[in-house]
Amino acid sequence: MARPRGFDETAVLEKAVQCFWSRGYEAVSVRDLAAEMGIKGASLYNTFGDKRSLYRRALDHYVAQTVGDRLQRLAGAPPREALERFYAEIIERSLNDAERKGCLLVNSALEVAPHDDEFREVVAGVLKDIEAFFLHCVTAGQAEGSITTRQPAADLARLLLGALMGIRVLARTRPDRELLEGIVKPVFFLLDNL
Amino acid sequence: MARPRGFDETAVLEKAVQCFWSRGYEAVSVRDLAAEMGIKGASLYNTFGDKRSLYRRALDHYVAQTVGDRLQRLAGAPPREALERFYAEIIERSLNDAERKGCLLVNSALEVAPHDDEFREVVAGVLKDIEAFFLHCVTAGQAEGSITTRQPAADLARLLLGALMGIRVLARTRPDRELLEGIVKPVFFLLDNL
DNA sequence: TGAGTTTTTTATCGTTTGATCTAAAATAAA
DNA sequence: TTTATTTTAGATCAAACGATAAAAAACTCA
Repeated sequence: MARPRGFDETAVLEKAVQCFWSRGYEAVSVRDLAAEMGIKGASLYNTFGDKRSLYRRALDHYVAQTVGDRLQRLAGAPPREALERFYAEIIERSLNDAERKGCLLVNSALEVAPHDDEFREVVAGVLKDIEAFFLHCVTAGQAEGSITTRQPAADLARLLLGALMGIRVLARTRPDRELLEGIVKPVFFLLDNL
Repeated sequence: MARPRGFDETAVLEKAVQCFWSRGYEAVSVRDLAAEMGIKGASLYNTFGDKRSLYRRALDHYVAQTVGDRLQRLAGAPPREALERFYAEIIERSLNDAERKGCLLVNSALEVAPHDDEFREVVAGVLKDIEAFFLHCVTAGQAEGSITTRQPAADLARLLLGALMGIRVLARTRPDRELLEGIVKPVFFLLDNL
């Protein structure tokens, strides 16, 4: 009935993710985005709306692909092992991040969320999902005896979330294995010593 | 010999700090800065150079006033108490931060440092100063028996730095006392249980 | 093939950006 | 007062910004 799209919406959205991820929201122009996505500005606006809407789409896509996927993959593993693999993945990702892009979710939490209620809710929701995953792991680990019960599960989950954010921040300025693993080691020492 | 300044350089620099702190580097224009600082654009360029140089001055000023001051104040206190007061201050600051500005150093670590070698070195240096402060506290605490020796002092210092970054990030999206104190509680539980 | 619909292309809109220039204003030393 | 020097104020620069308008192109269905 009409002319079809000349591009794959998901494919160009993933290019937009790369742009926002490596350079932030404000520092990237719509022209940069269109060029990197391989489409014209009008197609961008026609397909994704304005810059902010595109950023929202990019963040949602990133979260689903990166965060959501990780939580799903590790949800089935034994709780103590799931936590260890989670952090191992994050550290390898951070150390292999030559562009120092960090995590788009964390970047949004600092650049966009504080000034934009909609994004604040989105980011806060994802952070709560991660915290809930940690809480599930800790609770299950405590039940099976693989994680200490000397601290409340809720607080251990909060610690795990805080340490995760800390690693993500520090890695962008000091991508050093000793530093990142040095954060994780005492955390697991605490989890292990009932 | 010549016309004197019509403004106090430090006073207007502090206005610039507020601008960059609350809105970031990219989102603030030179016109915004000049208006908020109460000077004209030409005076801004004449006194501080370009936007990036002004940001550097603002960051240095913030670090000296905020981070440097805190480290100096707490350097004399008993080590275990110094750590407790450090975190108590950070949490109160984060919870009273109605604008959700967070910490300018952390903001720089994510927005500017990853793309700018000079700023990366500056930020990394300050982070290392904070880590050194933590290391000093932990080492002294271990020596006097107030902090556990079951983990290396260097790793405990890294954990303290990571948790600090985590609190600073999370507070900007979820400024919730339970969350922030929930991160700190297990950390001090670990420090206390030799 | 032709009618109808959507996408693409191209050009452009008015604003804002970082930064500079000129000239007026203000001071201290001569 | 004059002279030398600096800071102001205001205008302005080219470039880049986010976003749109109009028309050409490409497709599906009748």
